[in-house]
Amino acid sequence: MGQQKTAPENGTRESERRRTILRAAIDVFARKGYHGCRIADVAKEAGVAYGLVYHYFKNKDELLETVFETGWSGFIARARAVAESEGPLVEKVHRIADVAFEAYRVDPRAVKVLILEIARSPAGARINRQTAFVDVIRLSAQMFTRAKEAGELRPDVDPLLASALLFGSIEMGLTAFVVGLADARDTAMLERAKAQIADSFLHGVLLSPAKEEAPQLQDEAPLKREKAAPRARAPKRG
Amino acid sequence: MGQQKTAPENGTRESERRRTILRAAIDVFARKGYHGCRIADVAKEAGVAYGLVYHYFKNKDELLETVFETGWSGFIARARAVAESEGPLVEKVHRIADVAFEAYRVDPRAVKVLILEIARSPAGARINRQTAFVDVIRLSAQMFTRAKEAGELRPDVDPLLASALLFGSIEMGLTAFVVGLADARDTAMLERAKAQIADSFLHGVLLSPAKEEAPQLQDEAPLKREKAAPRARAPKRG
DNA sequence: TGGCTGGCTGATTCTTGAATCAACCAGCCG
DNA sequence: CGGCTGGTTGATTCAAGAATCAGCCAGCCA
Repeated sequence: MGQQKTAPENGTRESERRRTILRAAIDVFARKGYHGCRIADVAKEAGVAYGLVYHYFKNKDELLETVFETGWSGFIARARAVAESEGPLVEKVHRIADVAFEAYRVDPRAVKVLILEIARSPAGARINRQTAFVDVIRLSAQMFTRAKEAGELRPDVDPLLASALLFGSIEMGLTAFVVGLADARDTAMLERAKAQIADSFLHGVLLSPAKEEAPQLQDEAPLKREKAAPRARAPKRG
Repeated sequence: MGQQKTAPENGTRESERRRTILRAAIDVFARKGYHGCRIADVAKEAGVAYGLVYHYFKNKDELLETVFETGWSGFIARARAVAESEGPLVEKVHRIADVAFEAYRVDPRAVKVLILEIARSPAGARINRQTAFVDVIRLSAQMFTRAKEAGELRPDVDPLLASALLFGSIEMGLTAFVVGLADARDTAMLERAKAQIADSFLHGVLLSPAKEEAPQLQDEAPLKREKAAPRARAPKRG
């Protein structure tokens, strides 16, 4: 975007302050929502003077926009890498789910903001939001198109829609955690959810008669359990 | 004065004004978003004086809340009816998709507001939003639990998550239209999308070797076509 | 030491838009 | 007819909070 702007990110010291503020913004946005918070809140959270926020960011919008770009660009880059890589579709789908859930594991707040404040919302800002959003869908739609040509997909499946469904599943799966429907504490659960999303998407949820190829069919352990006996440690994606 | 209520909906004449305003609110919200519009916009859209909005609604929040309740209660009632009915899971899933897409067909704007402004957004109001949202998930989770007991579900599928995925798919499918990724004009497309969502959810997207039971496997016609040569009229699922 | 620079401060100003309210205008009843 | 009622009007009031700006202070160079 336009340089000559607000943020001199050349050095490293200055950036530190800037990052502090950005971090605070993410946390506050996650807690109270973009519209529900004041710049003052962000400043306070960052332990910084009100005015300084405006020293580093042109305005409130730019703040959100930056949060968006920071978080989203990382995600989309990884997603693109997967989508454009070689290999069987099954694997790619799993890896995309990996990317999303890993992002959540690393920084749930940021993901929350991305999901709750940015992904939707027709509103205001010039932000690409929708554009960006649409981009991923298109991106993975291409992946599905190629997979279809390779005969990996059922012939009656539309790539674009399949793409929407995959991300819809992932997003809603994450939302379940974000919203507290499922307990986000337990890493094992996240791991299970991730696997299940990919599997369900690929194989469906039905108990179909023939299922020789379905991968991990360990019997279910409930998604939301009491206090989680200290058992399964997540495989840590290795 | 002091009729401690805002809306006297006993008669029918008064209600008409009220409904005009509500309608306008939906349209404006859909166009500019809740936060992006002023009460003045709603009033203008309704062709009504600014103050009148406050005669029928306590405040802006109540306006949104009403939009929400109006739209959502209808949807959830139908969804519940389906979820609690008797019959095979396959059919129920299809019918739930029906309900959602029918709602969209009847009033896309309202659905847009529901999806974009209400389902997410931690924001302000006391509205149940999340609660309500969570309710549907729980509701259908029960449906899946029962289906699982009846042996209709793969044993490794978590009902709660399955529920989230179903609605995630539906929502994202609709979002594709809302956002303009897919062309919402063509009824046939909506019909196809609807069927595909349910099918993908149930059977997965993979071209699995054994597929004797998969229902409608007509080969795909693209979701987004040019001007739609006047050919395939949707089978209307009968 | 003294003056200069630039990150930093936070009270002050300015804007926006929600909410109020006094007056208006039918129709209606006595 | 004249006064009452209740829907309707829109200018006015008011609060919230975004954005500004006049300076402060720490470090640095002369």
